[in-house]
Amino acid sequence: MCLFSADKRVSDSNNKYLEVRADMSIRWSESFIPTLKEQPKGVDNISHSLSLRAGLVKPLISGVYSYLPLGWKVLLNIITIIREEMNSIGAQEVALPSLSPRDLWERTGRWAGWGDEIFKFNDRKDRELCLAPTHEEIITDIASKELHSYKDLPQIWYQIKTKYRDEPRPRGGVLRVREFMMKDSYSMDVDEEGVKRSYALHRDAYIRIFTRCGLDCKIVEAPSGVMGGGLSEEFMVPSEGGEDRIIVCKKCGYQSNREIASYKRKKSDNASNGSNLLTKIYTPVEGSVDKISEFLKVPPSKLMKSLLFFNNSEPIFVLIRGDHEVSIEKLGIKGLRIAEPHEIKSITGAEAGYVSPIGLAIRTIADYSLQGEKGLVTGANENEYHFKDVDIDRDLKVNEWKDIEIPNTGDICPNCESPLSLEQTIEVGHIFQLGTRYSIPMVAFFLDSKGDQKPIIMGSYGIGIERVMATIIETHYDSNGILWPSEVAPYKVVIIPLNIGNPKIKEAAEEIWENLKEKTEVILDDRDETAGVKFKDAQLIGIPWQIVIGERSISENSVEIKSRDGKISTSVLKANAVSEILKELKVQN
RNA sequence: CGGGGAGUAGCGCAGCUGGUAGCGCACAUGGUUUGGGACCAUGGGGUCACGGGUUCAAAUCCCGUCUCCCCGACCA
Repeated sequence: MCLFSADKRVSDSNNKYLEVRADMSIRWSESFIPTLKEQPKGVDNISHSLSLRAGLVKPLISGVYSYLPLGWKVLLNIITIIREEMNSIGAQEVALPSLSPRDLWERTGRWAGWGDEIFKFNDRKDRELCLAPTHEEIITDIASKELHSYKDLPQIWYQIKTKYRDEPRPRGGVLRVREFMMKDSYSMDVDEEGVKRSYALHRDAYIRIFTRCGLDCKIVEAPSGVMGGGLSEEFMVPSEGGEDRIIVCKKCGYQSNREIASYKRKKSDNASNGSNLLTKIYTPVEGSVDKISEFLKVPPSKLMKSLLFFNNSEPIFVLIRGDHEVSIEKLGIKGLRIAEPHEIKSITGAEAGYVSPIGLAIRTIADYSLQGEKGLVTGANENEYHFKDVDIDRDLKVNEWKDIEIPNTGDICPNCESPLSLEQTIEVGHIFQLGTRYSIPMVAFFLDSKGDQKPIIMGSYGIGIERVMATIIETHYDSNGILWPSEVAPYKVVIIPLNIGNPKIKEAAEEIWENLKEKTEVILDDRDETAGVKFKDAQLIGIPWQIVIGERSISENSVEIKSRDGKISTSVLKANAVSEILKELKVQN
């Protein structure tokens, strides 16, 4: 038969396996789009629910999904956008392996740094391997072996590759998973100025990528965490399905990752705190801020939270106001860890909740919010006892004052002094200036024009592909289903003959289909289903445009053109349907 | 890792005071329908998560294990 012939197709649809398809259009009756009428159980997240109901994905195990035809088409559309924009800044696509040896990760200290989040196993020769959670080490290894001269730089390499991370808790469907695709790119420059240029190129490309995907991003300064290095920004999309929170000032536009956001401290309003002496009081309740505050009728802001940390073997007390949380990022001490319960007990004599540096000679770091405070309550280093009327200048020695608190809603903007608010967001992209974080330990050096040996200055830049898809759903849906932005939609148009049993309707649908399928991606709903089923499915899978052919309209030789968002619904002559829909598609792009 | 919930047909669920495994949707066949998840008839489909125990008898009671979902996780 013509299985390998260049003929485009055999038109008899009974021979569908013999057709050689040159376009991406399809008949619904031949497609695999397993839609779900009912809400899947145990799913409360919008994008999770809709990606299952629209037949985009299928779960295999916790945090691992198969992508079905429709979902894969969307992901490919997102990938195409990313490729175009990455190529446009001169980035070159590569494909790096997922398998990598332990020693590569040991050189940068990230074998331990990633901890249990890295999938590790041994090969048949008992060599220790892992599935790469990211690719800085592998890229830097190549750079160290191949880039020797300033003439070889700069370079930008990128790939779209599956990453493996054994997340402690996968959640939200495809929002946080253990196996996922990432567009990751890496820049290699000769100096700071170079990395800034590469970073700016990426920043602009990311703005274009997310705009084309229909996402409205906020770019916030971010902590660099396990990646290490210097300046870094996150691309955050406001959404209730998100698990990250950012601080924003609605007045002046200040915005930041919550962990490193700053805010203006104000004195606590406590007029009556005089010069009362430090007093020990009996507090027979659980030592949490809420419980102590309730028991003593003291607002949480007058409680001094004392947290014991260890920097290697040195204990450090960290003091913050009771109504705030400490930011490990802001503390900025490498290798800092919270003390174990037995360490707290042996150093202070009491359990967590009843401790403080008062009377102990331990290095103490306090947040600016506590400066000059009197009348505070804190632990007395004895179980079920607290001190009240603590005067921080009188009763203890603070070695260092620092900005170490995480702001809350209502705290004051550091720029314009308006109230700040928290916004729930999804992180879809993250860009880093890495500096020499990887090039020095991995000996990626080059010779500059004077013959001096210098480390390559690097940057790395990521986008979560599936997360972009899920975020688009989170921000583009209604009660009937998904509303895909045109460029990522799996099909641009769905043709809906309402009654396939009516020959006139069927013929009209086939005619439009034949004329349209070479020009855009279109799906013909030729199933023998009732109108309700077809409308519901078309809306659920979110195709931006519908051409509806029913008895009413066909008797007047016309068809309806409807947009998924309900904004456009017009009747056009059947003969003009193709040109009209193409006109609408062009307007939208 | 801590807390909560759940595993019975492809999906959603009932059955749980022990006594032959059920409903709706989906699926197959025939017929009637056809502008918003149709109707009638007939039919196929199960290791009741897994392992042990109690019992004449276990989806059901007891013990253990696994898996999935949700919330929380250096915040004292």
